[in-house]
Amino acid sequence: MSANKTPAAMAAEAPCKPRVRDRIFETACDLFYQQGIRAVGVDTIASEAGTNKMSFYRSFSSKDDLVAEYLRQQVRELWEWWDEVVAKHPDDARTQIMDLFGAFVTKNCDTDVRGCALGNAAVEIREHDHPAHPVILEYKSELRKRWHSLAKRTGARKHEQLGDALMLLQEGGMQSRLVFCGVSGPLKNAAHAAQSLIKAHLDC
Amino acid sequence: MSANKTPAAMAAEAPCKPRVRDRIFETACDLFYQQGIRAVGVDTIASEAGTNKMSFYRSFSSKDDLVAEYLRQQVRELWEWWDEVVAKHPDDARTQIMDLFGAFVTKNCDTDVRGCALGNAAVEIREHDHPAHPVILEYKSELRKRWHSLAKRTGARKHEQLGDALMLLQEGGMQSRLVFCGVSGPLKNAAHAAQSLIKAHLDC
DNA sequence: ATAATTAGTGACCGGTCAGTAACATTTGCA
DNA sequence: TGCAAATGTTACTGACCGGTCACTAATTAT
Repeated sequence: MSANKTPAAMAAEAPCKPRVRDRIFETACDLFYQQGIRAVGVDTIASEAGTNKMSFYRSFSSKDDLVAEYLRQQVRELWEWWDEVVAKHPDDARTQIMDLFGAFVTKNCDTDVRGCALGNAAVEIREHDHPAHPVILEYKSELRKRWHSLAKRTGARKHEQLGDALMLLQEGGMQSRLVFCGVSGPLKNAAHAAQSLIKAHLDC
Repeated sequence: MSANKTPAAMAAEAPCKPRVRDRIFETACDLFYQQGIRAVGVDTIASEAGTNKMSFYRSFSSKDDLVAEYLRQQVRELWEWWDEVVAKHPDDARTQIMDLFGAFVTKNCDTDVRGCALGNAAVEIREHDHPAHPVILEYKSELRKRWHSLAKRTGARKHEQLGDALMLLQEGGMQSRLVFCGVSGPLKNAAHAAQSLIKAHLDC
């Protein structure tokens, strides 16, 4: 291995990814989310992506690292979704919250939704030295911060209470999706609950 | 195998359990809850219980069956706890709810709490033919029924909305315990949130 | 004391896990 | 065309998985 890499080698590992890596990654994300992290082996991922284990290890240093990257991707998509919803009414925190819950319930109607990828990972991965651990922790902390900030901007006096309550509703809604199909579960009343909570914190 | 069992054989498999089985079961419950179901093998369970795999399989037909039994035990303990809390004010649904949330938050202060055993199992076990699957489903359904019933007895008009909202708070609180330590997470405001929701559904 | 039950031991089965080595093939580019 | 990088193939390691075997030692009841 020379210190100065050839142009081709640089192109290969830099932004321009081949396509095998992408296929593997996409497949892995699907399988991890649908069947769980521990339930899916690298052999399964590779063959499901139309390749083999060797190509897998040419793109990823280990399964644990892939898991961490899977979760980072989920985080990216989640914030992207959040920012999109919130951007519609930049100056109206109350509407932003209700829009979030509306979009949240809608999104979770799909039958192939299996709760929160990060929350599920927290259940499956208990080892503190796992590369995915900080990703999960950082996500949930940021999520809480956002709920707090949103609650504060509604003008609620006890905004921390309100923020936590809203977060609990969301987390509970995701969790319930693993046993109740579609919107048949308590999730369907999440928006109403959020509405009630906001009202309760703004009146009186 | 004769149809008429000897007295000793009957005593062995009937209520009077030896003690190895109990040790194994107790150990398994602890390990499953603390480290996760898929993360714990039968070898680990057996040796941690001070015995070996063969003794394990003399008491349990398979790991999956043990898992189902573990969850059934959790369900028993959970309802026992619930009934105990609720029994204090049999005719005051509103107080019952607040007592449930109070006890719920208190119980989840312990550092070794790892969320809801049933909820966690739902994340780890996605196979519909797993013996634990019906246990999880039945528990969550019964839980929702109880919240609905409790909400109805408060006199709330939209009692189904209220019941679902309370359930979401509880589920969210459990889920959050896997990433936030002690009561540092949003769980600590679960009781306040429940209070606000009840008020909102009873006033106006 | 003796016979039946219960518990412990260690080896083993087939299968799967994550991860690697060596080599063959295809592809893209100049 | 020719070279190099990207990908495919096969076989392998060592550890662990759930589960079973044959056999021995300790209990226990009669």
